[in-house]
Amino acid sequence: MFIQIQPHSDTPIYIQLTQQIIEGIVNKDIEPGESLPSVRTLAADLGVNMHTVNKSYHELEKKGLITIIPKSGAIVNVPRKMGNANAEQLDYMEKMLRPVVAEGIVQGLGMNDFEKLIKRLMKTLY
Amino acid sequence: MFIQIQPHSDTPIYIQLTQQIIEGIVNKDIEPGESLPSVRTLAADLGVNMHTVNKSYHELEKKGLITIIPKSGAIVNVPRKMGNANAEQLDYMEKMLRPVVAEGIVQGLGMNDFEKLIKRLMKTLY
DNA sequence: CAATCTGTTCTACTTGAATTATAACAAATT
DNA sequence: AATTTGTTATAATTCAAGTAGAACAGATTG
Repeated sequence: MFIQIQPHSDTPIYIQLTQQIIEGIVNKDIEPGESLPSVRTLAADLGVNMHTVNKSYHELEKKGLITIIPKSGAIVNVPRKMGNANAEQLDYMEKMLRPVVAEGIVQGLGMNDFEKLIKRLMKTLY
Repeated sequence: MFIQIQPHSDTPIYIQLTQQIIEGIVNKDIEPGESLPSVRTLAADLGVNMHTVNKSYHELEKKGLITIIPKSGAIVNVPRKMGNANAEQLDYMEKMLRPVVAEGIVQGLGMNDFEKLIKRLMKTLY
């Protein structure tokens, strides 16, 4: 797989995993309808515990990105079309962005800088 | 002061503090040259430990936002002019933004959505 | 100058999250 | 029938976060 874990990072392993799987979905390394590896398999591949992977999968399910079928496996959901996020999702993203934007401003970034960064990231990720 | 701590949040107290002080600086509740309250005073006000506030202040110093004068106090630095962030700062912000943007994309946000959110946040914060 | 306030440093303790480690179970798959 | 699946439960370890108290030395203040 495309995932690399830094065991001694200050961001928890299950969050690193969640973020990288999200990038994998965005980047279409994993296509909608595909199954994720079983928690045991992925755990063995990454050298981490089964429960850590399980926790990550449930995070992804909370975010609506995968569906966990009990006793069977985890399947990547069909992604939303671009630009049709609902109000709830926009609120959620605003809360995520707020401290990042505040820090950006205080670091001297202007609207242009934010636009460039996001455009670049969208190209890189998408 | 303008700070409100949620003791049982999943984001650590010292990070809540750091973020809110950053917003205070951006929002000019605290002007450049002003002193922050002493670690003991602020800790007493917020009902948290001295060392927690101290940790937050040192985070702010790492970010270049305040200057801690040993045995004296902490002073808010003159902020950078808008739109003249250097390459290092842009790299740093790109790393901060990356997981947020990835999650935004997967939640259905398009470039327009990001622009609107950031414009709104900049108005709110600045 | 004396008293107070400052950040600093140190030790110690508690709490809880994160992670690992097994084990067992029942449903699904092969 | 055997294996694989996610689920659940228990237990242990590790470490960050937070609290607590004390002592120190420089800075500030009256």
